[in-house]
Amino acid sequence: MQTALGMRTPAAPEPPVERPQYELIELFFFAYRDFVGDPDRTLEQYGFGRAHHRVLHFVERNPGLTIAALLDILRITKQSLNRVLKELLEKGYVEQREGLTDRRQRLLYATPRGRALAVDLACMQTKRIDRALAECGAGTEAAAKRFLAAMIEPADRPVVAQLAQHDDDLESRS
Amino acid sequence: MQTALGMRTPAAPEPPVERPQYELIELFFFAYRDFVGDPDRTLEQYGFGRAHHRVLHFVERNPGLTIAALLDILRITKQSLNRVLKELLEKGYVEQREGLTDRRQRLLYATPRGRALAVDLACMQTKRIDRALAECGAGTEAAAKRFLAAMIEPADRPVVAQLAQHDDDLESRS
DNA sequence: TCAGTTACGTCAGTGATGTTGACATATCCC
DNA sequence: GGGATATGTCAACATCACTGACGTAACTGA
Repeated sequence: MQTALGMRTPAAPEPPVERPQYELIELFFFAYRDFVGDPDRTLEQYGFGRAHHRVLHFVERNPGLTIAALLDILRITKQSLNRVLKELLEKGYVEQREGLTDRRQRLLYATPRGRALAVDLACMQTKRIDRALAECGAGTEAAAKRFLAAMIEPADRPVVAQLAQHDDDLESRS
Repeated sequence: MQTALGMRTPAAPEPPVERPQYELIELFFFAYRDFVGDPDRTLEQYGFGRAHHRVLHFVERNPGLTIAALLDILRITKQSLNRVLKELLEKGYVEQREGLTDRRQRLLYATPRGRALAVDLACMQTKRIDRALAECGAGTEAAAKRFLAAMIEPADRPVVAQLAQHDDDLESRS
């Protein structure tokens, strides 16, 4: 495939933004780097990478997730997913069960071991978040959630909202 | 360089987090994915990737940046940096000049073409940011900046602050 | 029931980005 | 002049993504 340099729409008007938000751009970069850096060090000890973390996280958060739904969340190809998922299965962090109504589906569940690791990783990230929120004034948490949610592509928000919905389910059960 | 994990005040008994901040963790993931996704599509047309974007961004923002300073910002090896930097040099998006006081140094500058691309990419990200901020209430911008800054590893904040300082220089000159 | 679609697995090859380790070169500083 | 510093480079490798093609089992509807 060739890069179609000459084919970019010349009529791209792109109303050129009042002033680039350099500060937020850079803060976002550094904050995210450190945010994912915490789990990275732990994952290394298990022979896992970030890809494994993402899979484990969403499976643990959404018991019974199908492969198709996971692919939709992660936005990677099934070949990419399969490699890391296979390792999580072999090492006993995730398990598959046959779909209840559709036997073609593989419903994914975190094993106790997988759940423990997922929670551990989530807690390290939570520590950084809580520390950050403690440094900031009250109301920062709500503002941060609003801002991050608004940064998400509108078309994708239903998917994200559905994951959050699932959070509510879990909470109301406890 | 090692992070002095073992040297933190032992009086911190690691209170194991009240409740995992699942919502913020997931929002952060999705928001960042879309935040970097915008430039990705443009970069592809130039045969560049995210690595090129990061280098170009910080060079454009900090004219005269040295290789060592850039390595410190990006936290990658010089071999990794060299590959992408070489491409940016060859394609004429960045240029090198001899250090003024130290002739071993290569001071990096964005060319006009490089500056144009860097600004273009920053503006696409700014559009998403501005749209998000417009959706949120007043005060969200300040809160978001506070939160993201607080998420950064304290030891790294001086570096980030120095970059922001440079922003101020540029502003006061304009 | 049979044909088409769907859900998933897998083989093979490639590319982008990161790593470690070793070594070369030019320059600075004492 | 000798050691440290700033940078460049060669080689090998790991991770995580991609495309394309093909296989299998199970659902679905005419």
